[in-house]
Amino acid sequence: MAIETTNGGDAQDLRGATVRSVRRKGKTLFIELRRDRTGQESEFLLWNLGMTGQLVLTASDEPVAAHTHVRLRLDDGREELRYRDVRRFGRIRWCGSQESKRVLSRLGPDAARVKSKTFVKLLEGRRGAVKSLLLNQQILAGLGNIYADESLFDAGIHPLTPAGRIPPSKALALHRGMHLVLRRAIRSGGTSFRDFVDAEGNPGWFQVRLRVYGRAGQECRRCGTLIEKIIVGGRGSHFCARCQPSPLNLDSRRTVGRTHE
DNA sequence: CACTTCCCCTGCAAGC
DNA sequence: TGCTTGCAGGGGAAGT
Repeated sequence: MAIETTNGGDAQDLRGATVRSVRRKGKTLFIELRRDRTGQESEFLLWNLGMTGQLVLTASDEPVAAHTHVRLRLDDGREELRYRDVRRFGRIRWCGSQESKRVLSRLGPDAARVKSKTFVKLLEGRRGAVKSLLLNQQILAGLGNIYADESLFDAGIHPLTPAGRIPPSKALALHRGMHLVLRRAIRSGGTSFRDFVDAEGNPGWFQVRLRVYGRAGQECRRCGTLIEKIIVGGRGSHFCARCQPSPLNLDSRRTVGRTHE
């Protein structure tokens, strides 16, 4: 995997750099590096793991697993940080603080930290499907497809609902559901994905009990209705038509009601 | 500007 | 059994 650079350097230039901080916003990892030389500005590694990316701290004499694209030797060389990414959707950008700030500023508020008031405002005036909005990292950073579906189920919102049409009470429920889903996932080991491992190489629990994601054709755990799957914004979207009534159904129900009068 | 669609890549599962 | 085909997802570019 090539490291994208905006400072004209090559990988050798990382030698001797010190890691000053490691931060995260949404799905982007910001690793701040500083040279020994005084007066030098910080450089950054902006790291996106994509779907299958794994950053694992490993003893240097461990055999290198297939699909390992980057190895960063640390300190005395007995350990290294290895980046493995089977599907190669991950991206590393090596840049200066200016560029780092630009990338940071283009991300929406972090899904796990955003306050309810801010979140409700994000939805206002948006005409697109709420599912697409939840996945748009420039609006809200950190949610992927699985947790977007799970959050919408928790709040009882259909994925195609225009975001701006969601009443504040429902928006608050979505905010609550999103935090619940994220907390639950993190607590149970990070993910529901099959080959996930954390930085120490421990496998993810895979025990997150998904309510709708990947359960098309199976019974809703809440009401027994069969879970449906549609495509929204190019992403598979799973929902329970009864627990998450479609805005279109609401309209037709109203029409039916009128017809009956 | 807001929003959607396409594409990258590989492993897995379903279908013939 | 073995091959082919389709699908999945994050995010950036390109399109509407």
